[in-house]
Amino acid sequence: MSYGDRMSSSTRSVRSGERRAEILRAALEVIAERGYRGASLAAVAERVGLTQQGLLHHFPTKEALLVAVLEERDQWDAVPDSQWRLDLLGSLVEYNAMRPGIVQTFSALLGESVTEGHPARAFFTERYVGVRASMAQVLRAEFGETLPNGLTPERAAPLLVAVMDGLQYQWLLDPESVDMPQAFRDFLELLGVEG
Amino acid sequence: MSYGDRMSSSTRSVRSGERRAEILRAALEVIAERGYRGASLAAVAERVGLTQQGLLHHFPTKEALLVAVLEERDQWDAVPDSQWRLDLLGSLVEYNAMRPGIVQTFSALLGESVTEGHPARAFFTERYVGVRASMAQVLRAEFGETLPNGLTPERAAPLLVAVMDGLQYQWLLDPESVDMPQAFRDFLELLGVEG
DNA sequence: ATTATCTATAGATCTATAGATAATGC
DNA sequence: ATTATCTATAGATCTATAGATAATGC
Repeated sequence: MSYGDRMSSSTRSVRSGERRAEILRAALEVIAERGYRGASLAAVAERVGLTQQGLLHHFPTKEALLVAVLEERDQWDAVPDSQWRLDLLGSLVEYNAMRPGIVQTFSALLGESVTEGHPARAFFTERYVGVRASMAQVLRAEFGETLPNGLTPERAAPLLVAVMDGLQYQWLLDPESVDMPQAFRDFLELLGVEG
Repeated sequence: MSYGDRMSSSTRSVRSGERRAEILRAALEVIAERGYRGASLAAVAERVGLTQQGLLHHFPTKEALLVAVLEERDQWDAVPDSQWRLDLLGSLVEYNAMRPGIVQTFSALLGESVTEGHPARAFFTERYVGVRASMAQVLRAEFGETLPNGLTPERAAPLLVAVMDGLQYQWLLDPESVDMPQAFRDFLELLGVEG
């Protein structure tokens, strides 16, 4: 096996797979608490009862660990592109309101990712290109070429995504004051979706 | 002068005020590039031709420097609460599209601020309480108790703020693909504002 | 043999304090 | 006298590499 190859999950032992999963869960938590730059490998390692050097056996660098977290927990990957529907989006927001940890991890990473040379920058840039395209497709399936208010699907898509992200920050900072699922449903009504 | 007092700007010399302003500008830049946690005092100091220790003469801790940046550059402070109007918001977004540096600083800080114990967390939490209230007031002045689409000002306000923030992330990551001012005008039309 | 983990450690940082020196303003 | 700045340095970190040791699986 040449340097740089990834072991396929079929050749990696079950034990090792469990360890990897434990580490990813711990990394998710630590990133939620401190961001990527603030998350130390030692803090992640400690949570799974390893030394920092022991952790580096499973993920060769800190950046490799981040990439693995991003790929495993991307909510947009969970639903095939062609199967998104507007009412599913409402459910996703409701579901997110029940898992502040993951929302916080991704919100912290999104914020950091706009800084120069951040290892998650390419991931988010590409993801948003894809998510806007998916959302445009969803809107087109629901409304055709023109939404009730006159917007094209392509112009409404970035707004839909912006509302989801923006509400998450307000909600994370002050969950008592912001009813995220309600606010998102309000936005869907603005778009002309029947409640 | 007891420990912890701030020197008023009238007792601080002009020279010193200039130095402070230089440092704040440099800090704004470095935070935009690396976030708060990633910004070192040495990097800020170098930009103004000081040593890191020299910088600490002007701001006693890294956190004090952050607080000064936040207070000086808060765009919402620039317009008195009672003077906001919907069309001013559109102009603000257009203006922001011409100053990616400041937008990037605040977007990076907002992202970091959701992590635990972040020194900007209280600032953003309180700011959003205030900004939502201002926006509700603006909407009420424009539309009264019910917007054209049936929402109350209080329920539309968090959406307005969310769209502004969310669009900024998409735009910072991929300015070619996202026409931020256009998208925001689209949203204002959704709300029922006459273009 | 391969995999998992550890100890030791290099080499960079980082923030903040202590105390000296130079410049400025009454 | 006060203000601005510097050198020296303490005391914590942090990531990553090297190499030893133990455990696992053919």
